[in-house]
This record gives sequence, C-alpha cells and structure tokens, in this order.
Amino acid sequence: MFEQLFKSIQEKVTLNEDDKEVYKSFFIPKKLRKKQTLLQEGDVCIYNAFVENGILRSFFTDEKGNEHVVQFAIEGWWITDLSSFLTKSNSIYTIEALEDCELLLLTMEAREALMDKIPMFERYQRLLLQNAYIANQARINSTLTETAEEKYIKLGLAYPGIIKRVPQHMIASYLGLKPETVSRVRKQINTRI
Amino acid sequence: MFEQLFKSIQEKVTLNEDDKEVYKSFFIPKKLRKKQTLLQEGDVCIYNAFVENGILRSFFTDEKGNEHVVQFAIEGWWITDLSSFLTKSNSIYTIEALEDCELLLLTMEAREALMDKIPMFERYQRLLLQNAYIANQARINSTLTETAEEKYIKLGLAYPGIIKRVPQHMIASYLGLKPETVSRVRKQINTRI
DNA sequence: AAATTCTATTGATTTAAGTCAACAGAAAAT
DNA sequence: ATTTTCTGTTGACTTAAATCAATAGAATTT
Repeated sequence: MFEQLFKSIQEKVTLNEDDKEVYKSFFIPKKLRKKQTLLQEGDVCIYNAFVENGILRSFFTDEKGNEHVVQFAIEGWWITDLSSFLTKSNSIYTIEALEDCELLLLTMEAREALMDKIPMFERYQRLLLQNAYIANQARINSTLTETAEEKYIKLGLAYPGIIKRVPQHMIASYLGLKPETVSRVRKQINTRI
Repeated sequence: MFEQLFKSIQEKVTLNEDDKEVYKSFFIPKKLRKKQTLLQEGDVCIYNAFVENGILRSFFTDEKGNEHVVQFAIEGWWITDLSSFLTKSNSIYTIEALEDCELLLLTMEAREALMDKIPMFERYQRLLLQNAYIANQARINSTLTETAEEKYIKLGLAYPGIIKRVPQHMIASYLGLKPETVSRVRKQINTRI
C-alpha cells in the first residue's frame, strides 16, 4: 500500500526504515470506487491525498454550468484543493475517482505533525509545491500560445498514460477545448501520418 | 529601503528588531532604470528579487516571435524565474523594469543561509509560494472560462494599480489577448456605462 | 524644435474554435 | 438480453477574437 509513496519520497529526499514506520502511522489508507468523490464542491477539503493506485480528476463548474477539469492525478501523484485545504475555506472543486483508487490521506494536523517528526518531509512537500508551481506556469504559457492541436499533442507527449486512461471529453475540458474540437484535431493528426 | 520588505514579512510571520539587521545583511540593494533588465532570456536567474519601488514585468518570446507577459511585480511583490533560479537552468524569460525600480536581491546562497538563521523566513517563503500557486491556479481557470471582457474587468478589479501603470498592450499580452481586442473591450465597457 | 518611436483607436476581413444537431458503437445498468 | 447512458465522430453554421492596415496623438530622443 505504501510502495508508490515511498518511491516518490525517495526520489526527492532521503528516507530510512524508521521513517517508513512513522509515515505509516500518519497516513489514512482509503479506497474509492469509480465515480465516488474525495471532495464535493462546497465542502472544506480536509485531506491531502496521495494516489497509490488509480486515477482521479478535480473539476469545477462555471456559472454557465460547464465543467472544467483542473487536474488529473495518477499513481505517484498528489491531489487536493490546496486553497481550501490550507485556509479551510469552502472548495469550488470536486475531486472524483475515474477508476477504483487506493489513496493515502493526510489531514492538516497529520501533515504538520509529520513535518515536525520528519524534517525531510517538509522539504519533500516544498519541492512538490515548487514543481507544481512551475508546471502551472508552463500550463498558463501553453494556453496562451498554443493552438488546439499543439495543446493536444504536447499533453500526449508529456502524459501518455493520462490520455489513454481518461475519456476524451475530459481531456478536452482539461485543455480548455470542446470535445468536437479534440475529435477533429485527432482526425487531422491521423490523416497527416 | 527595507520598509516594503519588512511590511511584507510582518503580514505573514513574526519579525523582531534583531531579525531586521540580519535581513539587511543578506539582501543586495539594486537600482534599475526603466527598460533595464534583471534577467535576460538564456541566462541563469541568480536572484530572487523583492520590489521596494517601481514595477517590472517578466515575459518570454514564442517561436512566432510574439512576446507574452508572464507576470507584473509592483512594490511589495517578489519576482524571479523560479524554475531557472531553483535548478540553475537557462531561463526562457526576460525580467525588465517598466519604471525606475529599487530592488532587494537574494542569491540562492543568501536565501538558504537566511532560512538557516531565521526559520520564520522559510515559513514566509513557503507561504508566498502557496499563494503564488493558488493565484496561478485561478489564472488558469480564468483563461479557460472567461471572455476577453471578463478577463479585462477582473484584472482591473484585482489589480487596479497595474492597469493604471502599464501600457495597454502589455495588459493585453498578460491576458492572452491582442491590443486591438483590449481597446475594443474598453470601448464596449465605456459605452455601457 | 523636429524627428522618431510608442501607444491606442478604428474599420474591414479572416480564421480557429465553438455551437447545434444527428448518428452510432461501446459500456453499464436493469 | 435489452434498454439506457456514455462516448466519440461528422457536418453545417456561427462567433469571438485575430489579423491586416491606416491613422493620430503622446512621449522620447536627438
């Protein structure tokens, strides 16, 4: 159950056997069936979730009633509404399992206690946040400069696993495109090969 | 010279008089004239800059030769290319003064030493990063859901100081719009009043 | 003071992506 | 097994914003 988590931590900071037991005592294992939610729009996001297995998305609904996918998270990734989690404000996002999932959950209290006990965990968290910030910056640049086709191709290159496992209309939503547009982009790409 | 910095720190964490002297010894004061750059595309970004006075922008140039404004920074804000700064990679961004500026610069070594000496500075930095991450998330959502007019109006509401001090075509660039579009949006808004 | 560059506006036209609608195979639910 | 829902495709048409081009006042530079 903790393989992916320890792998992720070891990629960024040192991790010894004693630490592992501490980690095990702070995370809450949780299974989620496909279509079940970890967070509902309007609720406070009380968990920072690590994905051991499966895939989830976070999304919000705009005033016109359209859903917008904000993030996908597969094995080895974290997912939460950071704003709601940190400030205990009501979330505008829903986090939903797209497949059956195995998660490891961390409450704010557990997170802080863990940072106290294992300083390297604080560094790990900071590195994650830095990477997430840089990735978001790249995503903004992408939406501002690329055509529909470029966006789709780059996503496929960066995260082939996600494009294969997620319905196409959710990929479209993540890219800020309509399903019809993604369908046409794919057709276009295929006829060029 | 340090008023804005101390004000910013005090808004987030505790700050005593001894700390102030430590801070003063680590930051490098730097004046920049309008149009001078703190970072040139292709160079490694070796400074994390705090703006005491003035206004700057960071931007990049895409393959088609179009400039895209990534960030503005006014008094009390930080600006850097975080990716280049952290990984010592060559930056794709240029950081340029839009007015004469007074900056306080922090090298990576000074930043780490400061975090060592003043643990509260690490917390302050983490809080800044969290806020920046949340703001970027909101910006992504905005570009995916809002019309040109909504983007312009919201920017004006959120940062009236920036819209007043920066040429309109840079506002357009920041919003992912063309100058002509912003001009038309403004006309539209005015005729409705 | 004159020349040059920068900035913003407006009009005419184009275009990338959106919208609306119909269809059909795949997957899930009963 | 057979409805029902989900998912992806395609065609016809619309639209928001981009593009191209001309203009002119403001700000800088010389």
